Amino acid sequence: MRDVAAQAKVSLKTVSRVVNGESGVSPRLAKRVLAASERLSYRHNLTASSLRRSDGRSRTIGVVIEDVANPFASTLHRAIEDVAVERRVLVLAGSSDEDEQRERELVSAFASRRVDGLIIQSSSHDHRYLMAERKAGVALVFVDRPASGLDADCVVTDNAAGIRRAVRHLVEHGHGRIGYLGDLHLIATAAERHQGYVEELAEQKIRFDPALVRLDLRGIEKAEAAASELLRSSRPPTALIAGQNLITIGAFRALRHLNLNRRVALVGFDDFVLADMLEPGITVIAQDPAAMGRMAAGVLFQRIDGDHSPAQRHTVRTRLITRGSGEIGP
Amino acid sequence: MRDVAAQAKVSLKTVSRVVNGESGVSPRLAKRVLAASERLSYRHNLTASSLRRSDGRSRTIGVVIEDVANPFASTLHRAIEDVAVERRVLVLAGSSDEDEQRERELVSAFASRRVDGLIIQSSSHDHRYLMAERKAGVALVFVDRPASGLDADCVVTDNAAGIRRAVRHLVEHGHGRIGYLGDLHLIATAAERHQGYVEELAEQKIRFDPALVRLDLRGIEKAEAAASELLRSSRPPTALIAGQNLITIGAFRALRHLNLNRRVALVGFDDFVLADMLEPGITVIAQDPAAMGRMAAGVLFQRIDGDHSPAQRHTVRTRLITRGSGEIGP
DNA sequence: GCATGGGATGACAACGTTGTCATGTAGACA
DNA sequence: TGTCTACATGACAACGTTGTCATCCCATGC
Repeated sequence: MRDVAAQAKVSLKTVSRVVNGESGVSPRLAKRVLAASERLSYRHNLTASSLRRSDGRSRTIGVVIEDVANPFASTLHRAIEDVAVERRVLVLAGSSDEDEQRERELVSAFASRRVDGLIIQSSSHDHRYLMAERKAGVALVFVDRPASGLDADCVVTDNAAGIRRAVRHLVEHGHGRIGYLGDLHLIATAAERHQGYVEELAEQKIRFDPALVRLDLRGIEKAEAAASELLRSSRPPTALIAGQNLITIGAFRALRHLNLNRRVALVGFDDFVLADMLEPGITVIAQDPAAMGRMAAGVLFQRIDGDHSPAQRHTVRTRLITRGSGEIGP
Repeated sequence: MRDVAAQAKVSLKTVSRVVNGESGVSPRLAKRVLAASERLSYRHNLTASSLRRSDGRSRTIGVVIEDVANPFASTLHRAIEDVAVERRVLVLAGSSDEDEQRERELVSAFASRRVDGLIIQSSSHDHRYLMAERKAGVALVFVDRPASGLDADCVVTDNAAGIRRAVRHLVEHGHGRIGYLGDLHLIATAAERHQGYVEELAEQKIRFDPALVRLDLRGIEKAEAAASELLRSSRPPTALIAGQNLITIGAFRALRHLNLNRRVALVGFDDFVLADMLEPGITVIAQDPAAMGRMAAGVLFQRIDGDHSPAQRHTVRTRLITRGSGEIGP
């Protein structure tokens, strides 16, 4: 910047004014400055700028998601990015891999870079560690899973209602032995979904049978193994509910390998590409990760802009999409 | 930091030393400093630090990919992140949407934040605009698509060889009328793949028939429409090659809707989840995006660490995975 | 002609940190 | 005891920018 000022024969401050598009610079000088910065291929240093600026904004936000390569999470990420782009804000993204320690490291790394806000799909169960960041002025929004021990905005799916809908759907098709395959029970959403299953069974006056439930399944392989085992048991379920998209895929693999894909019903939580192209198509309770991401980003930027109203919980609805697998009778 | 120094009754510099783990601080003082920063919940400001530091490193890199939510691109992203994490470097990611303008904006935004390096899956055809960044000391690695007009490292798939393998595979199964569905021809990789198709046809002494080729297909819907149209023509192909994963999915949809999925052969470029669960399973030329990401990040960090050896082109092999759809006869 | 006002411009300090160098202190050795 | 060495510590400037305030210049109104 100093070099540009020298070339244009103006003061540093004038260059700063031009770079920031402030008013009060004569067109003649502005032109000279622009020409000089072009010649010297000057690039504004935003880190120095945000260090000095009174509002201290870095025009950067941090996103902590389970895995940037996971379809649900990356759709969230993309939706957040789309909102951020409009505000000329950049997104730092990191994968927590459902590891509490890793989540904290990411938050800490983001905080060191003075992000203006954080959107977190959290793996932790106690978010008090974020109070310091909050106090330091970092806006905070939880997505997919609510905060605990901390009063913060969150954007979540109505997990229990979604799974209850799945149970009802299967009951309407005559099922009484409905198996359940769930993700790590430590994950809040996984627990809510399992809870929905239990509650709706009660509502439907169906006896809860723990032998039909497998929890803590992480990834396609584990889900496939658990589903296989369940289906090969002496009294197998006539229908399965999968509590997460990779689990749905694993369950379908198991059904296929046992040649049961047209015999045993399957309803998955969370939609996925090609679900309609399998045989039969997979009936799912679809979430709307893009809507969640957009909403989370919207709320975050409102907070960054100084909205101090009480924290809110925003719930995004699920939608039942019937494609065949959920309409198989017992 | 000043407050910490005051609390611990030491100078700013001593706090700096402790924070950076420099030697030459007595354990007694270090303890006092640590205690004080804990009490005040002090957070090191990395932006100020990298501003002052002689090496100017921000411990941040930028990644420009087609779409953070695209499976290929997000796998790249994740692999890059894994390498970066080990070096305590954070990743800024952005989606270019195959838009040259957007790519430049992202690069510019990253440069303003003084990233140490950039990994770019480029949508542009002239990368001379990056010379300024390069001269400013930003390391540069191209991934998936090579640089042009600029001598820079790149990590690419052997696209032509992969498609030629697909053509040979279909010829070995008796096909002579092989259709080709390609992505935007402007994308360098798409052009290479199409080129591979043309070359291998010549090699196999099969007359090239432009009526069997559809290019510039973007996304599942367009690919599906083009495949449908091709299959319904008066002299349809007996086999299809799809030049990209979404195109493969679109082509399969078309086959399914026309009930030709067990009659017309299909080989896709780039693997995707559930390809083995379709009926028939989809034979693909698989790329290895994780390996590409790891390699690109490895090369980038070598450059950041001061490696000035000549730029290299790293080629990652493809692999033919047979699953049924490519083994259907004419 | 002179005071007044307003817009353009620049000098200077400060943001939070680290590199450089000077200073202080204690122990080793002659 | 005096000198030297080695190590611990701190004072100060500087990184690239922007906020504050002073200054300058010219037009306007009386």
